[in-house]
Amino acid sequence: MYWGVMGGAEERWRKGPWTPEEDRLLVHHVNLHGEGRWNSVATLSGLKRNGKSCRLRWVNYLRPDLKRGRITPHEETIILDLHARWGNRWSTIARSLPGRTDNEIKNHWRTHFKKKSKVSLDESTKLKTKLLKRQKFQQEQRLQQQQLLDQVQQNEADMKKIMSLVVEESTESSPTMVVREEEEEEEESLIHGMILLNGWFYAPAADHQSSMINQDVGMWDGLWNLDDVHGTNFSATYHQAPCLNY
DNA sequence: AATGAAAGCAACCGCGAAGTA
DNA sequence: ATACTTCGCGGTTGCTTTCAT
Repeated sequence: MYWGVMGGAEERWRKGPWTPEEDRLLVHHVNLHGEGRWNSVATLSGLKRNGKSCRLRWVNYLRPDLKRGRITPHEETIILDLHARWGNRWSTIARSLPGRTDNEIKNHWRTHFKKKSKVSLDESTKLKTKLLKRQKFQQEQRLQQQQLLDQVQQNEADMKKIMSLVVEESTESSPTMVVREEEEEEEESLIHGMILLNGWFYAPAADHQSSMINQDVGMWDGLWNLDDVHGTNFSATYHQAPCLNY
């Protein structure tokens, strides 16, 4: 056991391993006042520990909901899976493992998987390349779709313009209301037809794109499945590549 | 049995985000 | 708007235990 000096003041804090008596004091304090306000723990409980140390001891060791014992194979699978998705975001990973702390998971990862991950570095590099490729492709897709949309809107506007001219001319030659109504209906359907025609016109290209997209999605299927193994809603960030941090 | 290396784990440190006066 | 405090996170350290020779 040793003593630390905090903030240059005369106030001294105990450091190093916690004694059973300190644990008892801390548990008693939390039972009485609840979690939080860790910096006031020292004054209120008589512990000679700083707030940070108290919080850490409580969160990582004394909390009653902590699960003791070794990490199970099932938990390992989850850790591996979530680490592939979020990288070293231990607290995020820990939220998916009730009773396990970020520190515990971090330690477990470092001792059990760090070496293994080095071995599979090539695999992760390949994955990264794939992700970049896909991001680029999706960006191009969005750009093309926007251009297409602009073109359709432009065509629609042009057609309306043309049709209004046609209608004006025909009105001058045969100005009966019945005929005009029929013509208006025709005009509408013609415009829609043209739009549909327009749609059909570029449909093969769009089809080609969608088939490419499908192909692409298929290509990434494994990855998305991996991302969604535990039902976490990841679809909202569909266009984002999962965080990789190797 | 002795000893050095590796693994496991608790705890500390620095930093940034969030909250508060 | 700003300065200060508190909290939480990730990285790192160092002590203890286990394993191999």
